[in-house]
Amino acid sequence: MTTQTTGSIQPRVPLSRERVLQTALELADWSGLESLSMRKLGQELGVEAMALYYHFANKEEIVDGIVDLVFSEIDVPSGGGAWKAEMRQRAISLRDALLRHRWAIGLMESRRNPGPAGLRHHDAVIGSLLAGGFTMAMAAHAYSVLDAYIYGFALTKMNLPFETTEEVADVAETMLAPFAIGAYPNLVAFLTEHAVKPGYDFGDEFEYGLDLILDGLKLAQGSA
Amino acid sequence: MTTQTTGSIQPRVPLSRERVLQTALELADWSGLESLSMRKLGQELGVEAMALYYHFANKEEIVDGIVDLVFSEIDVPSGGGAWKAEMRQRAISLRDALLRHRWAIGLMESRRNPGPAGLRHHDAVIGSLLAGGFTMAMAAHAYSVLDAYIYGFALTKMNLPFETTEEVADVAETMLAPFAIGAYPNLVAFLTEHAVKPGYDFGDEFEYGLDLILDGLKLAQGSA
DNA sequence: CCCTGTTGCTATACGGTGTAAAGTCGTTGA
DNA sequence: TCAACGACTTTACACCGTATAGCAACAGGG
Repeated sequence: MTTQTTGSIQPRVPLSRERVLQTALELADWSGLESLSMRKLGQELGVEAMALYYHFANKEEIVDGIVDLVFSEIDVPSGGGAWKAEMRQRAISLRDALLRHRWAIGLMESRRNPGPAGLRHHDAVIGSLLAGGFTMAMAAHAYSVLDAYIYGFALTKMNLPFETTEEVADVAETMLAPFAIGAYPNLVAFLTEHAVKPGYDFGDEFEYGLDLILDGLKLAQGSA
Repeated sequence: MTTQTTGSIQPRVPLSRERVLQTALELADWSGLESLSMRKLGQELGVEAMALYYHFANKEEIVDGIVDLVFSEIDVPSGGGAWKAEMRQRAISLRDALLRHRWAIGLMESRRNPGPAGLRHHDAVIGSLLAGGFTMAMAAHAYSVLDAYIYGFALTKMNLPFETTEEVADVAETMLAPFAIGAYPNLVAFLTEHAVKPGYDFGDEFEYGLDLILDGLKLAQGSA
């Protein structure tokens, strides 16, 4: 039990936004966003749920806070002019952050109340592209396609219900079991001839698509 | 009130999976996924919530059902060999379906129990790429990057809290208001010099990135 | 015709959620 | 010493998904 008895020796340090957010982040990492409830979070802090409302207006504000904590973990480009390398590093750093905090996928992109780390991130990305010689219009294109790809990859690949190739085979079988044999020949061929082969890793797809997009952007920039 | 009195003239037609799913889809379209509750859905059908459990094991099964309804609205490639045009049309059709059913973003990609329409969709996409001359490995790359981009675009752009350029200006101002002037110069420049200009439409970004990716895939296929 | 299942739905209940409103301490300043 | 304030607790409400049990209508067979 994390709850402390009343007669504890500890002089009972009061809550703070930082301590609440840190604990909320750990709770979400550990057991998912759906079990980040005000009551559980309070319990983890040795406090009743309603105590949190003294420090935060509502749960949304807590979620805003931990999303900004995730943003603060992402490498921010320096704006030195080497836009392609900087964008590549940012993409991988963002992907890794989303891997560490899977609950954040779907929460980071379109928040109404971005925190300082999120704003700094956006600012640095635009700065890197402009320093790399992009026009404002091209920078908008580039940022749009890159973010769509990175978050989309996280959305479509990192939540898949399997990690190993054996699990792929398992899931594929139970998914297709209710249907007639031969109903989906291409899908079956893809799964049996490719996805279940040892050495195949969905994660590897990320850098392929990333480089395809970065090369395309370089081409477009040169011809502008 | 949608509830009908006991003495109604109607002979009271029993529920069916189809009728429930159709109503659930309309309810989600109309007022969002968060207000698609068993009780509200039952009320809409003139029935108590628990009646739904006679036809569906749980809510998850209903969500699976309406997701497959959305898949059934998407144009499926014919596999005639013109992969680039077919992939372009599918992408736009998928984007449009996600626009009609915004609640579906985040639900369609990694479901454990895909329905027949979803499976048929995946099958046809792989078939189109193979018919277009892609190797299985290249088809996997292509499908991965395309889906990541399409769903990611939907995720990052279609949930933004504004539609018109005036709303952009409004939201940008309230977002940046709590912070020091000059803290985010590039972001401010982007917003004031580009995003709020009349004629700028986030929606237009979609086809730019889509064609960039399709061109990149064509290049990669040729050199394979 | 009655009786017996079965089908389709209702009633009630339980444990969970976010949060509004009011109450209760301990510390602090005058 | 007393009042005020800060930090937290208590209680309550409306909502959620769903387990369990009961009830009404209809079906088929004797």
